[in-house]
Amino acid sequence: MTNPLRLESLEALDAIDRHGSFAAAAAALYRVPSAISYTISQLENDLGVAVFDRSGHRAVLTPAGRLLLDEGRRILTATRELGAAARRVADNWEPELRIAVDGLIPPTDLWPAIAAFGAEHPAINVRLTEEVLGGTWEALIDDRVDLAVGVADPPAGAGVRRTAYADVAFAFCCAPHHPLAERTHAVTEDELRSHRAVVVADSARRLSPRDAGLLDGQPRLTVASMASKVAALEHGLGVGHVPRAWVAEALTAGRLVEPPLERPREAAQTWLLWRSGAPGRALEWFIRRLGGDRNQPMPRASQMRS
Amino acid sequence: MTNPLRLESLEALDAIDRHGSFAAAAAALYRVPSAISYTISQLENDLGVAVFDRSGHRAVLTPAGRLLLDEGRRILTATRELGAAARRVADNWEPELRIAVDGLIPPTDLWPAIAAFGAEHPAINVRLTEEVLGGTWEALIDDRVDLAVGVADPPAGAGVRRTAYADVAFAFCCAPHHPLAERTHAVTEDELRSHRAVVVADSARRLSPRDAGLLDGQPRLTVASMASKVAALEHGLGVGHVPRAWVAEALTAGRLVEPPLERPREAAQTWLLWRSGAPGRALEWFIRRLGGDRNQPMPRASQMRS
DNA sequence: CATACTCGTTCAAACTTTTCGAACGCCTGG
DNA sequence: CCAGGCGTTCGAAAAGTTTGAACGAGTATG
Repeated sequence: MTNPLRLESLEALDAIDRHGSFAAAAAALYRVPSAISYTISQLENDLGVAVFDRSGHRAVLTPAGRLLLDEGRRILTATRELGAAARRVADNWEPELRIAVDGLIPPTDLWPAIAAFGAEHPAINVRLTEEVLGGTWEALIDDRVDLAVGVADPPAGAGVRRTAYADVAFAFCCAPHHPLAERTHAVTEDELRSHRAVVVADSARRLSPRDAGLLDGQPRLTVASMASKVAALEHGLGVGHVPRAWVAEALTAGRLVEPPLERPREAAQTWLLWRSGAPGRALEWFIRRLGGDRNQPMPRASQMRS
Repeated sequence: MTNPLRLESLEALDAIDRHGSFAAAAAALYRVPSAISYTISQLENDLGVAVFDRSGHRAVLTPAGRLLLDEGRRILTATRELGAAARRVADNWEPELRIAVDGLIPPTDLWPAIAAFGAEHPAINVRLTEEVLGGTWEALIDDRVDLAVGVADPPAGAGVRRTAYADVAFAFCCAPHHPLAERTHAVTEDELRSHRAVVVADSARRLSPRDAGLLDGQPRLTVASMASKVAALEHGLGVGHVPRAWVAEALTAGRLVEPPLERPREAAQTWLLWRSGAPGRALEWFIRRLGGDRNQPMPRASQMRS
């Protein structure tokens, strides 16, 4: 059980290096030079190591002293940061907010909100993950994320609250050189079955995966993300429904085309989901920002202070 | 100048969590319960945050307290580790020893020494990089590494010391399906020029690169490492000289063959190199271990202690 | 080559912080 | 209901830190 290292010593070391001399450090710390001498010699005693080489006129750091200075500064900032983080937690701000974006939503949709949040709260980390279908829901109920954005058909589940998010319209796309590209009359479901469908794999780890937009018997190419699906479609590897926002640019640029469909896929209502219980303030911030005024106000958890 | 929290508070917090109660923590720290109470309430005052919820019978951590405990433990171990590291530095042990191994030497050659060192000095990091030709020398004189292993023709240079390392014998190899594979009589240099040579790129960043084992006008395939060169040879992409240790297994397994050469390449003497000046003890350890008794003993730098 | 200045150390005394021990109220389990 | 553990509070004692003055050593400056 040996902890022979005091933060005040590191603080003094830092001040000495920063201001160039024991005397200047003393002034900066509103102390008298002998107090600094005392603190440093105490550090040297605790450690059994010379921190300054006093053979010359001015004290100069030994290699061990340099290590203590450099690493000690990291410890000092970590310590200060921890104090600040504890205050934020007590104030009901999460140290980190974890958000899952469903594949239906282009992650760029969230960037403005994340940028604004970062500007307001630079110390709070945001972790953004991308999930697909059941994976988004699962990440939420497994407590791997605090907020799920853009979930289409949230299963019934206790302990989860929601508010409406965007309506996602789909485009049925293929590459310009795909056999379906030249069609002027509507494609039937039967016809569709003979063309390979590009589908996104459900990212759920635990729950039974759901498959979306898939007709029975249709050959498929399964990819890991919506971005991969768009790329696969552009390369002519198949056909499929894609949220319009993901392909708007590719459609106007002609890299993808939209064959008419007998039964076009309907737009999906998507939701913002979070676990019920006292939400942290960062979560509230995002719910308010992304969900607009549609969600009812929520009582804040009472704060503890000494 | 925010007030950093005190290590004693974190220590107390840790002891309370570890032993389950203020009283038990007090006993563990050879202190009286009221001293622990005092320390914790001081932490709460410094921070302006409740660390324990005292509404129940026994004090229980608040979320902020939990954060302080978890992150505080990291700070405590970092602090202890820093103290130990400073002692080691004062004792002339480097915190990290950086070794560059030349492409001529299979890195596995060093594993026994590194494993032995790790067993003896678990706290000292070893960083192993692989360099080629001039890159090994350059890494040493640029102070990117402390020790260079297996340099073949060290340039004249002040401030570098050396001791003999292994002699490296070369094998001239190609794949079994390569045109040269069936040769029973010696290949001349002229003949050689019509076959693509696989060469390893010099990893020097700054000094003019040297090319080794290359005949003028011979087409080449340049790869980034000796491992890539062996792989390229096995795939029949060309021919080339390889240190025998790199290909012994491939030769006996028949994945590579050795056409006879009119002028076989001579074995190269390789060296262990390090910058002169007071070497750290870890460096000395490796010089002694890898260089054997061939190097003259070296005076140790005098140590400073208070 | 003095002189004045800055540097960092030492020491006892003043001061501050931490620890102690005893007393107390609270809750739990038998 | 009682015994025993928990955590707090308080004044007193102990320990630790800061101070100011004195000192020697080195360095600029005239």
